[in-house]
Amino acid sequence: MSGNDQAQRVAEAVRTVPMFRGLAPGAQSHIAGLATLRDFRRGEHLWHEGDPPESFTIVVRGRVKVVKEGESSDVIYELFGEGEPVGAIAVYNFMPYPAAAVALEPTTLLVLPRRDWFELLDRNPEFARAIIRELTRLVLGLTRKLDEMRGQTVETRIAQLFLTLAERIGRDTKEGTELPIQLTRQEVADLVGTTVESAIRVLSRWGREGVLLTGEKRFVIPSRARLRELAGAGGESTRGPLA
Amino acid sequence: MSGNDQAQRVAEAVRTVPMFRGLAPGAQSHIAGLATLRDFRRGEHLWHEGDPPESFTIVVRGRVKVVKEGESSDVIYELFGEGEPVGAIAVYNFMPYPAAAVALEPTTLLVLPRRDWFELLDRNPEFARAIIRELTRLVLGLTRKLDEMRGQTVETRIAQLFLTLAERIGRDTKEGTELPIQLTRQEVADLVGTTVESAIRVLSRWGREGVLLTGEKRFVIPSRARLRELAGAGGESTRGPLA
DNA sequence: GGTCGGACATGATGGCCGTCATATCCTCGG
DNA sequence: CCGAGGATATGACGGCCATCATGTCCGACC
Repeated sequence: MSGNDQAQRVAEAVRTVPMFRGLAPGAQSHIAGLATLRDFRRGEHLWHEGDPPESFTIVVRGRVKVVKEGESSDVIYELFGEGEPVGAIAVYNFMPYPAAAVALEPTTLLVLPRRDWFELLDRNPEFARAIIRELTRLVLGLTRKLDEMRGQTVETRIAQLFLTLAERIGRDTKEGTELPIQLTRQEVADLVGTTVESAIRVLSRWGREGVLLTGEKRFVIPSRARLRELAGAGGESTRGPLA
Repeated sequence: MSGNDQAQRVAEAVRTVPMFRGLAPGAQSHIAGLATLRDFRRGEHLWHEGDPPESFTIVVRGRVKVVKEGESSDVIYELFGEGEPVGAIAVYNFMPYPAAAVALEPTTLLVLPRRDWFELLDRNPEFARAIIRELTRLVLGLTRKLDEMRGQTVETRIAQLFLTLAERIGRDTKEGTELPIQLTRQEVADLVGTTVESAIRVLSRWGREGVLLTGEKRFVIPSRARLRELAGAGGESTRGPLA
């Protein structure tokens, strides 16, 4: 609980964040002097839609969903993992957060007050480039999500979701590809734009058929090729036998 | 046809682009010396998916759709109008264009070679800010589109599309709100993620009911309030009268 | 230990809409 | 002047999936 421990944790966090990794040690400790850490439990809100963004924030531990919470259903826009800045758009434009952020796991956030962040931005042009890179990633992720949500059947969309997750956070084990992420069926539904029941139907069938296994805080994909078939053959119009 | 005329047209274009408007006249004419103009007819491709981005481009006349062209159907990601940079992401990261761009109307493009553009970026930090602003606009537009595509009925989504268009490019006339944009039913379908037939069914019914009129290269919305009703009441569970 | 809430699961039903087929109108080119 | 192609339009049919209902399991909390 000593301030020293805290300071060391912050310094450690700053060192490991990709965005700051290339900086000189002096610059790093300067940033560490301005930043703080905040911890969240699973399910806890980092912020709500409409909140004013007081700080620039980076995920240093855990995972976060950015979610538009509707009265009857939610939409998950994007998932953020370790090392990624979250909510960058709102902070930069000083606009109310357009969506809420919720911790999917026990999560630690590196928090840099808005004012300090803008001073750093002025002094280090490469930070602007980091922001542009981050926004690029966002745009590409969203366009891919648009592709996925269109037309296709629910099964296809869920297959594509897990293939994407496999690429981003999958680890190969002897059972197959392991996804160390905790997602409820509701969250899977929100990610592909369907209802809980439909998500459940697909996932429980896949469990029986051995396509995708749900475990404690993880999923396992025995055969990615199998998933890829399901992802490809979705709503494709029964193309004539000769077409 | 004289080079002088060309040079004057370019200079004029540079002056009118929002991004360059704040610059000193000297800087503007410097840019004008590096840039060129290219004209496109309706339906012509500005580029195809996968092309390498050789230049930074801004729409100075007309309108452009950015579209993912699938074998069986297309998805329109975004529309770009006068003054807006198009394809900024691909140029900045020097990645192949992730989608094609097609002129919706006779269109003129201000073209700045990649190399020159990056030199300008290095010298003018405010250009980086302009890019960030543009990407922010993109992200917000895409998230809104995700909202719209989810769940709702086709009629609801088309209503939301035209409300959005009304905000962005609508002009009030005595007949109602006029949208000076030429869109085929196919393009409307691609914008909201449905089929031509469904789009036609909705639009022709709206024509009969006087909700939205299709004219020569334009649409007319007699009553926006009427459209707003249709946009709100889509798949929504009966929201109480007081909510 | 009992209760309450949340996550997971499964069946029945109805409607939206994607697909296919057909028809009209208009433009363009030979 | 006629045929081809494209945009618009309308009807029939069928399947996916949202909705509603019901039930089980399990951990949390008193």
